Amino acid sequence: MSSPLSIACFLMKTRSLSPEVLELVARRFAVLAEPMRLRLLQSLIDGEKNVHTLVGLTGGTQANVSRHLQTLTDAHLLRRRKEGLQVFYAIADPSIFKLCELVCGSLEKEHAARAGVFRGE
Amino acid sequence: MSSPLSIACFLMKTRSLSPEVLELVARRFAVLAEPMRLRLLQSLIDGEKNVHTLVGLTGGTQANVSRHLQTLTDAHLLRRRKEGLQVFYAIADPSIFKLCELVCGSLEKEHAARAGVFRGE
DNA sequence: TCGTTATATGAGCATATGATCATGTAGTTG
DNA sequence: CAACTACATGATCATATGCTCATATAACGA
Repeated sequence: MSSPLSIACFLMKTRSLSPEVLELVARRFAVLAEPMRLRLLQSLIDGEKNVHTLVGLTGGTQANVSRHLQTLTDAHLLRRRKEGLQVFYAIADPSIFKLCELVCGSLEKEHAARAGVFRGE
Repeated sequence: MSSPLSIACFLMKTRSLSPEVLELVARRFAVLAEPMRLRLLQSLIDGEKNVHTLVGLTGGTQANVSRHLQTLTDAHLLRRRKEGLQVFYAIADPSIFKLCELVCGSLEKEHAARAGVFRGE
């Protein structure tokens, strides 16, 4: 309750966050609220990749993948590196994986009594 | 890397999550991607409240607040308790605050060099 | 039963966002 | 310069979602 998170968290837990901050937080969640973008983030876990590779890994069209990469980059979740003809994208904010872990854990608990969708059953 | 989170996280970090799970995760993020819903969650940090109170705290209309409460309840983030004429809502999944903290921390870092929006400056 | 209060919901409108197609742009090679 | 490759983007359509108004439902009291 002291380091980088402190101030915003303190506000979150005690007084009201300003509408502006709520907008920012909501926007961050919205960026993560698309399966294709999650898939792209997941594809980048083991290092930067160019667009062509990501198109192959995700099975999306080039245009669509490119748009989602832009959305993620605009949100500062990815960084872009141009090298000749190719553009390489990489995770810029690893904290997103903690987010996904939390969500997965929560969902897992939630669905624990039901079908084992998380185990591919 | 062993407890409730383990399986989904392992999948998240190593092999591909199934499209179904990606949908679920995306949906969870989508639920959190609305300022009004964040505001409602924030209003419920200090305990359950009825709809009327939440309408007052958030400044929304009764119809709109009711709809968002339903969305949050459907997502299992809130629980509903009816008592006479009133309905009380409460946080059902405290992990959402960890999510918000992570996002706030990330945004704070991101905006550190810019205006101090997090400090209300 | 009738009226009142608290909450939920159907219908409609406005806007936002994702997917696709076609084309544009930048860099490379001949 | 021309052709090619890798990526980005304008235009369009379809869908999803939020907001509002009006009304429905449910529980309570007179």
